[in-house]
Amino acid sequence: MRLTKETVIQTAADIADKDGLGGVSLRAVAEKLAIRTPSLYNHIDNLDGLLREMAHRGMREMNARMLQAAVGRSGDAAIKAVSVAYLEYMIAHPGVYETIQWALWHGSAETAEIFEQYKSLLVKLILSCRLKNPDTGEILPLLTGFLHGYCTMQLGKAIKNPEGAVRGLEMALDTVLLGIHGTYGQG
Amino acid sequence: MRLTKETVIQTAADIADKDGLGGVSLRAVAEKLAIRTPSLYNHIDNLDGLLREMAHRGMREMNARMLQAAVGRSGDAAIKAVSVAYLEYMIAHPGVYETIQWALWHGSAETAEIFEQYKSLLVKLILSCRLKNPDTGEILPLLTGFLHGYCTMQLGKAIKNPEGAVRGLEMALDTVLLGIHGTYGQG
DNA sequence: TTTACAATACTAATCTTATTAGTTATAATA
DNA sequence: TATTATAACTAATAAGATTAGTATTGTAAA
Repeated sequence: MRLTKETVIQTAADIADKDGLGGVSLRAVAEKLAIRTPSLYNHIDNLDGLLREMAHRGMREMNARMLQAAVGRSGDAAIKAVSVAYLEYMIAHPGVYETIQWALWHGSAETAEIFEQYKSLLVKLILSCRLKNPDTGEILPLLTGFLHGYCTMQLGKAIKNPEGAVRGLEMALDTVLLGIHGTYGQG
Repeated sequence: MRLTKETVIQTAADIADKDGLGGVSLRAVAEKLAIRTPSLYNHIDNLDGLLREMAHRGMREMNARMLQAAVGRSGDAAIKAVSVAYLEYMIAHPGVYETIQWALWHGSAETAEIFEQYKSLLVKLILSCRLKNPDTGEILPLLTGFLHGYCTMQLGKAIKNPEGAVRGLEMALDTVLLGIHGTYGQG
């Protein structure tokens, strides 16, 4: 009688990072916790609920790390530091990240709220670039899209060579930011 | 005794586009075809195999449409036209696109091969930009990443407002291409 | 300290799917 | 027409999620 919801979520996250989102089943979680599958229902609503909570936990952790990375920085440097934190989280927790993407489609109002916090951080950093025409309605989707897509497509290589992947991300980001400064004006 | 593998795949694709990848089950496919579930095994290996074939079919279709969009164009204009074709396929077939992403992780050698064809097209278009330093090893991941990420994150809105989404993609792409020209040299 | 309650684990049972084995009907072909 | 391969079917098994109902135990009030 010691098991907590947090432990259940952590166990599911471990399985996801090891075997992918598809490897997460109540059966597998219960087995790892050495309890019977139905006992999990004392802690969670159902499988989808567990996955959602795992995603939320991961999103909050990502947001926290990105916030830390942004401290003391502004403009391009801040965006790059935050992006590196984003990629490093993905490398460390690919299964949780996969679950986060799943939750962006199968999520709740809470999912949307945490995602808003992420976008809100990026908006502040975009504004800190002091662009002539800081159209965050255009720049934000560009950045979030690039970040998700670039990191996702590079994840396989990134896990094998994290430093190289971080370098690659920073260079690609330099190019993207160069374009943003060109389009939206030097500050 | 008329059912063909092509019909099975098409049926699965229809379900995916309507209910998402998660909605595709042998049960659902069989029901739509008015046959019993085990009968599907006369046409496919198993569920994963069906999903993979659906993905391959979709990837080939995307490649074909992108190739058509590139005909008669070069440089930035070609990249933009191909990107629009990419987004338009996603809007028309979100479930198949979701399955394609699944297949990039759970795929076979054939999956990798079709994906190579896609990248090969983009490489040719990048080279057609006549950059001073056409480092496709850097530019290709930047472009594929941006394209996947931007379109994925905008898909919800894009389905509601396709024209607006296409415009948004083209503008974002202008910015990215501006950065690419800045970093890798005007031709 | 003892009792009552709430939390949590368990077993048993049901439902949905995927998958395999074995059988039967049929369309094409020799 | 007889043969054969194809593709449908039924029956059966296994994995998983979920629900219902029962038992146990830690906590906290009496």
